[in-house]
Amino acid sequence: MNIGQVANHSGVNAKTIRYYESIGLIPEASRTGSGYRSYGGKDVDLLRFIHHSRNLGFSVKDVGRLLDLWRDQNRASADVKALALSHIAEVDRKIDELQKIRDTLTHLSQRCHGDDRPDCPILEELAGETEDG
Amino acid sequence: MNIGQVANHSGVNAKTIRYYESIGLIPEASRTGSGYRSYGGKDVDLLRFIHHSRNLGFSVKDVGRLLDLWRDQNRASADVKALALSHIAEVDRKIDELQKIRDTLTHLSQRCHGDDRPDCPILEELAGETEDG
DNA sequence: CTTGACCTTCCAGTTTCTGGAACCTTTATC
DNA sequence: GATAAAGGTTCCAGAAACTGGAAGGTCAAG
Repeated sequence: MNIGQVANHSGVNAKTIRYYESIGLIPEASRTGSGYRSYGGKDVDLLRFIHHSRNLGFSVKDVGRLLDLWRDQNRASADVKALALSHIAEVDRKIDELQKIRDTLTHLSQRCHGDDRPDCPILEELAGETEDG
Repeated sequence: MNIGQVANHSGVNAKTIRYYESIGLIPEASRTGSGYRSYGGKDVDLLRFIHHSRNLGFSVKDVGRLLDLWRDQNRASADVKALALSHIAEVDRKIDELQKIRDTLTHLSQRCHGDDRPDCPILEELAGETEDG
């Protein structure tokens, strides 16, 4: 399989596959006589795993850790779970932050009449003294 | 005021202030004889506005737009509101995405016994066929 | 033989800063 | 006056995770 094929089957962009190879997330692909990268079914599995992991928001670094665990037949599921829980905590933190932002913005927008007059509580708030949010 | 002072009063890091100047978000500061940047109360207001806007998740580009509106005495509040609403929509989109991720991860983690045995539904899911999420 | 799709490498840009090096100015202290 | 600490200056590089584009080689079809 050429890189385009494996990209189609795995859902990972060809350019991104080369990038993953360059940073060492995936091993270097073997090459054809003319220099084209050559892939097999295992590579599709690997890239699918990566794709799913990235879709769940794991960093590339964490994906590397997950891959190590995946390949390690003697892994402890506790290690995988710890990674997942830590990621959940991070996701929760981001959600909380975004919800606070949304609540503030929604509140301000509701108080802004939004017509052709210039006065606007949103700008007033942004210009205001309050800190720490 | 030197850059350190204005940084303290505005909440924006000195390094970041120089960066904002370099990208044209704020005007170039006047200089003392020896080349130090020199600031006044208006600059503190400006940087506070920027700080608050960034804390609400507006991109630097959008902060620039908000600054333009802030300075424009003939602005229509509708323009400010439109920017805010568009940003809220983006924040909502991100929250939704993160919540989906969290739900999936939580579900998987609950099914992972998390001990020293290797079998783990999290890895199984990541290795699985399913796409599109 | 030509066309077009697909492959190669390498460099640059995106976003928003932040760290660090090398060096200069100011202020306080001895 | 000498010196040291704190704070200022510029410029370069890195972080995260790709993505776009240029310049050029390869392959299959007609």
